[in-house]
Amino acid sequence: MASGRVNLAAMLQNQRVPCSSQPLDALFLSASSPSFLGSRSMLSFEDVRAGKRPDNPFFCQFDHDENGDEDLDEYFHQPEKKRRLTADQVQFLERNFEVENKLEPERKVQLAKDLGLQPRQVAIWFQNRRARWKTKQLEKDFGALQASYNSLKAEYENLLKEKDELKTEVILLTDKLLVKEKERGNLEVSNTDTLSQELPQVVVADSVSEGEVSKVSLVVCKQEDLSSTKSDVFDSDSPHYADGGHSALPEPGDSSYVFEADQSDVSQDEEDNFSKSLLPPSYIFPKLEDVDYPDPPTNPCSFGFPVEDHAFWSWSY
DNA sequence: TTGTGTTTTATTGCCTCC
DNA sequence: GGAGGCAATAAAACACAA
Repeated sequence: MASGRVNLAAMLQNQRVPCSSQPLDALFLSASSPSFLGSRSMLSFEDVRAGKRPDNPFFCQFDHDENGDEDLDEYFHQPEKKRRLTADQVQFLERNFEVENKLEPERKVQLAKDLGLQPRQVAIWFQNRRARWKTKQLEKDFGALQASYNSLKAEYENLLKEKDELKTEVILLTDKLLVKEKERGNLEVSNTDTLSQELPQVVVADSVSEGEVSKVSLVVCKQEDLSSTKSDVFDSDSPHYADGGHSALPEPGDSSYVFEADQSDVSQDEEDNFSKSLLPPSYIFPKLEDVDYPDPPTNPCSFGFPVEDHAFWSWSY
């Protein structure tokens, strides 16, 4: 690129040419001055700040191994050689960078004076330093984001695991429930004759015909049996839904069908199964991923609905 | 010593702001 | 339009293993 091009201005401006208004004079004075002892004996910039600056700021251009006529001669015969800043200079610049990573013109000039560099060099140093800082910052941000991502991923996987466990538990409990219900259903079938007498008295809403009362009676619970779970809910012929099917329910069109409110998010397919099911919609298990589980019903017969919401019927003992 | 990778210094071109 | 910042890049200086 163009850096190979001879840049006369830069050469003249560059600190490798002594950094004073009179470069050559400064060089010779400094190089031959007894006070010039190389960077090892160079005044620290703390000292510089304390006012112990040498009269001529040219104290930063030669390392300890670079004084002497031979070096000077070599120096001037080199086309344009890059020279690194001394450790002290870099340290000083670093401190200033920490204070403020942008450089106002006055500050630039002052720093250049303090360091014995060209203002342009100070500006370039700050520019490069900002670039390095930005790279580091990006790496840091990347690390933080990666950590955050890993953490979220772990959390997500834990939740998935937990979900699977809950799913298994639900299936297990449902199986138990069905077995229990089946046993109970068999018992009730054998007592069919007395069943109607034992059923609680139900006041059926106007819309429910007398012939449908028996259907309703399958759905309702006896208050004293509430603690025995939802056993009264299920028909003894309810299909096992571990395979994805659902237990039977009264036909939605049937006036005894009292759970319409919860169908909003049930698909048509699910509705079809649903219509054959005795389970209320709250007990239908679509893909668990798609479900927001309602709070557990306080009353096992309410299936998530407040009992008083069902104006169709009420209990009387 | 030398080859190679990394760091540092410096340039260039483009962009934005005043 | 000039000054200054930034990204991309070159190239010297440096570090280090073989």
